[in-house]
Amino acid sequence: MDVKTLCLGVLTLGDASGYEIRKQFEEGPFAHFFQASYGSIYPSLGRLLDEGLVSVTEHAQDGKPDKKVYNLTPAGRARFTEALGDLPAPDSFRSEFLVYLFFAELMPEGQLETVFDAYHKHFQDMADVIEGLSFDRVPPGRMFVRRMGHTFYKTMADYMEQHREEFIAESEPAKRVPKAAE
Amino acid sequence: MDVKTLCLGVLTLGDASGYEIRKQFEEGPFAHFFQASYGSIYPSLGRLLDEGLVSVTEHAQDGKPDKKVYNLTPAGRARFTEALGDLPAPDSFRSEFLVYLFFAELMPEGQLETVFDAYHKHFQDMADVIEGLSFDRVPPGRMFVRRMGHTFYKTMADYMEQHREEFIAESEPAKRVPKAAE
DNA sequence: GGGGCCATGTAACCCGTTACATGATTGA
DNA sequence: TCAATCATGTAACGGGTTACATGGCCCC
Repeated sequence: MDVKTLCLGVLTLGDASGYEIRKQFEEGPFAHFFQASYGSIYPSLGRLLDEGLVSVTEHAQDGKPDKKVYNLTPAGRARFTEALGDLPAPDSFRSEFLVYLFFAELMPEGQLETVFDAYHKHFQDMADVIEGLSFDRVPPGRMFVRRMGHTFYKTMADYMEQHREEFIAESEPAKRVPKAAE
Repeated sequence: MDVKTLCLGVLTLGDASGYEIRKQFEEGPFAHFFQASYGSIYPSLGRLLDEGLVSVTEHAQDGKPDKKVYNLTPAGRARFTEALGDLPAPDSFRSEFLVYLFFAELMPEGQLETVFDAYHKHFQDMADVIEGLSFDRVPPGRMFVRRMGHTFYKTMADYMEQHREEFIAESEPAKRVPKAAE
């Protein structure tokens, strides 16, 4: 599933401009599990228009460029549900934070605490963001994913909190297994 | 942190060939939070060699190409610990599975169950894999990350199990909010 | 006989990000 | 006055994956 197809999905939630779609990927629900920037969204919308999967209405504005609001055509909606018939690709996850924590014993003085606390704060912040969302008329799919996300963030934050002191104590350079003949 | 730097990290765990490093990324502990394939590992090792950050010993083998075992030089080790002094980049996570579940109500008949169960199985399998690992002489960093990973997989699997029936029932096409004038 | 593992390496490709280009409005 | 927000779009770049190239051994 590429950005082009996902744009169709975002448009099933309502008409939107390229700018607004990007916001969905940056601040909206998708931000947590899919990212896309201008450089991929605008060209995608152009191609979707060529293929007749979306239509566009230009709203003149003063000062700003015309706002181009995209709307899903029936063909576009069909294309998206078709895409949902394929099997999803495996998740991809890359975490430099976990790489750092993995190598805790090799980190310079004080860096473990810094990295650890930043990572913990990230999870806690994300959990808080989700707790602040409204429960108003949220369809089941969105709700399920939201709750699952909240469970994830909260569990990770709690896990880190519970193991912080022990982990940091164990990782002290002084406790490292000395090299042979040293 | 690019693949080149990570290769240095892998080599802090012991000498290895390009082939063996790739296995670390595919089956070893890194598989869960960092991926790299031949096309990035071999060129990385070449450049590390040019920069004097690793040395290499060729072991002749019959039938197979010579096995080139790479070894971290003191400069290489220093470079890696230096790299750990920078701040890690934010995690990147992309999940088509969550996109699909988000749009549960739009999925074709039966697809929700298929996708849901595949995702659940993935989490359960990963949790089982980690449970099967040995506890023998695992340094604190590795252990912390491993336990955190297990907590993650197990929590996600449990969450999905507990909400499966309710979620699938709610997402039935029959329960969708009808469009205006239908 | 065939598939999978060992083992190295290259080249083409792809998808996406980053930075650039442009510029008015609004609020601190 | 400076930063942020609105708003669209392009071009260069980049880091990685995929597929290709090569080939013997071992087990079923």
